Formats: sequence, structure tokens, C-alpha cells
Amino acid sequence: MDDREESLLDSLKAHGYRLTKPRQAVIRALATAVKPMTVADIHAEGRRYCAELGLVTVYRTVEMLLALGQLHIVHLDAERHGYALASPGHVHHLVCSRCRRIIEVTGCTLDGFLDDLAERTGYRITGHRLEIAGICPECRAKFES
Amino acid sequence: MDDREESLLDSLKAHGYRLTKPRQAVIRALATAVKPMTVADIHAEGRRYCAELGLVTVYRTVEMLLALGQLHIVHLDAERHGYALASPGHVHHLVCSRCRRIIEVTGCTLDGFLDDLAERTGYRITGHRLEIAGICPECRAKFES
DNA sequence: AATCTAACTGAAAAATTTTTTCACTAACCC
DNA sequence: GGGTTAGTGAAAAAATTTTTCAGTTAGATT
Ligand SMILES: [Zn+2]
Ligand SMILES: [Zn+2]
Ligand SMILES: [Zn+2]
Ligand SMILES: [Zn+2]
Repeated sequence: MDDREESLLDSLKAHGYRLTKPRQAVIRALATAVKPMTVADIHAEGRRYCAELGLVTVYRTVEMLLALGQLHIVHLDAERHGYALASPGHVHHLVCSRCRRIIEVTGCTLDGFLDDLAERTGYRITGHRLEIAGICPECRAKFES
Repeated sequence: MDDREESLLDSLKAHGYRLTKPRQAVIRALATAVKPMTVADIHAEGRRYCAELGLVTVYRTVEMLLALGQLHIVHLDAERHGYALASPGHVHHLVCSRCRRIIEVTGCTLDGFLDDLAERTGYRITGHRLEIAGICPECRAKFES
């Protein structure tokens, strides 16, 4: 079990949730993923750790982790989205358009821009979502010759 | 008919699409909207302009406008999304969390950050999605006393 | 203006995705 | 170990999206 997985389990406990086997399976599926996971992905992968894992529990656990801020939605193509674990605090994600390999991005530099924007528009800015698309080094090596 | 609506119709023609009444109804619904529109929103609003407008045509027209780059997906809360017309070129959207009033944002300043990111990660950066949430001036006046 | 024809349409059906319900199970506190 | 109650999976229901298809209409051609 890696650090992230362990800290997630701690976080559940701290919020009064029970550490059930199905939940642990969902968390392990997410913790070992290298790409954004759809609900179906999580279900399929999670069954490796808990054979009876139901789809409903995947939905419920995802919702719980989102509420705890531990999971981020990552938008894939036009309509589909997946989920990726995220470190606490302000992070974004960079996803390979070819293989979906995902990495977390810290050090967002949007503050100045958003301050300006607030002044120009009169909106009070309360948050933002940034997702970055690219081609990972492995895919560049394979496909950009 | 406003400029944006007219240029959209021109764009359709230029791409060899027919200017049918149902399509015009969808486009007008989008052109007059002040918030991101879901498929159901577009359908309901579009029927004001074409009473027989079918839901299927809304789906098809939305897909078409997305492919033409004239329409952007805007993610609302966790799972839902809507559509908003977007000017050609690189723009983002700022949405009021309370009333959903949406405005287009130009002058994205992410280039330097993304260049750095490319260098740090080895990814070739190919695009990004930025959505900004806030409270519009009207809602601030009403609810922030 | 009448005619032609393929692009386009809406309704219905089918497929897919998500939520609700409910009787049963197991995690955790004692 | 035993009790309690949050949590579970299966099934049903609801909601959303896609496919199919016979009929319609926009726009080109006379
Ligand atoms: Zn890749
Ligand atoms: Zn940021
Ligand atoms: Zn507002
Ligand atoms: Zn940008």
C-alpha cells in the first residue's frame, strides 16, 4: 500500500466512515491507476481486490471521495469524464491525449490573471478548473519518431 | 438576429450544411442564452422558435457546432455540463455559481506556465481547458449585502 | 415556379448510464 | 463474542443518449 492510499484510508476514518472491503478496493483501484478512471474502469479494476464489488458502491465511494476533496474529475474528450486522486490543496492535471497517462501539476500561476479578471468584470472569482492536454514522453518517443 | 447568430448561420452554409428551421431554432436558443445550456434547456428554449423541434436534432446540432469549434462545453457542478457559444480563437468562460450567468474571457496568460510545464515534464502540451467560477455583480449585490 | 434528390427530420425503439429501493451483511464499539 | 447501524449488492426504476427508419424539406436544376 502506498502513502497516498494509506492517507486516504486515514482520512475516511477521520471522517467517521467505515473501512469496508469494497471501499478499500475502490481506493486501491484509484491509487494504482495511471490514467483517469471512469466508473466502469474503477469497477472492473476494483473487482481484482474485491470480487463482489458492486457498481453502486463505486458510484457511492466516488461521490464520497469527491466530497472529501480527495478525488478530481478529469474531462476526457467532449462528453466523457474520469476520476483521478489528487493531493490536498490546489492542483491541476496534465493528461496524455494518446495513452491517458496523467500527472498532477502544482504551482498554478493564474492568481494575477484572475485578479485582473475580477477587476475587469466585477465578478468575485471563487475558483477555477484547469486541465491540460499533451503527449507524454513515452508517446512522443513512439509516435513522433 | 444578432451578429453572432448571423455569423454562425454563415459558417454552417460555408461548410455545406443546410439552414433548416430546427437548426436555426437551436442556434437562436444558444445565441440568446445568458447561461450554459444543457441539451434539455436548448430543446425547451428552441421550441419557442420551432414548435416541432425534436430532442434528437438538438443532440445532432450540438455535435455539429462542437465539431465546428463554435460551441464550448462548460462544466457545471460535479457531473453536469452545458454548452455555450464561443468566439473563434482561444477563449475561456467565467460562470456565476449562483445564477449561471456566463461571460467569455479572452487574454489567457497561461503560455509561460505551460512552456515551463513542458520543460519540467517532457510532455508536449497541446491544449488546455480553463473554466472560472465566480459570483456575478448582480448576485453580489443581492446576496453579499 | 415546378421538379428533383439527398440531407435532414421527429418519433419510436434500443442501448446505456445513473439513481433508488430494500433485505441482508459486516465493521466497529463495547 | 454480541449488538447496532452504516454499508452492501441485486434488482428495479429513472434518466440520458444513440440508433433506426419512413417521411419531409432545403436548395440546386431546370
Ligand atoms: Zn502517452
Ligand atoms: Zn489553478
Ligand atoms: Zn449571478
Ligand atoms: Zn487559455
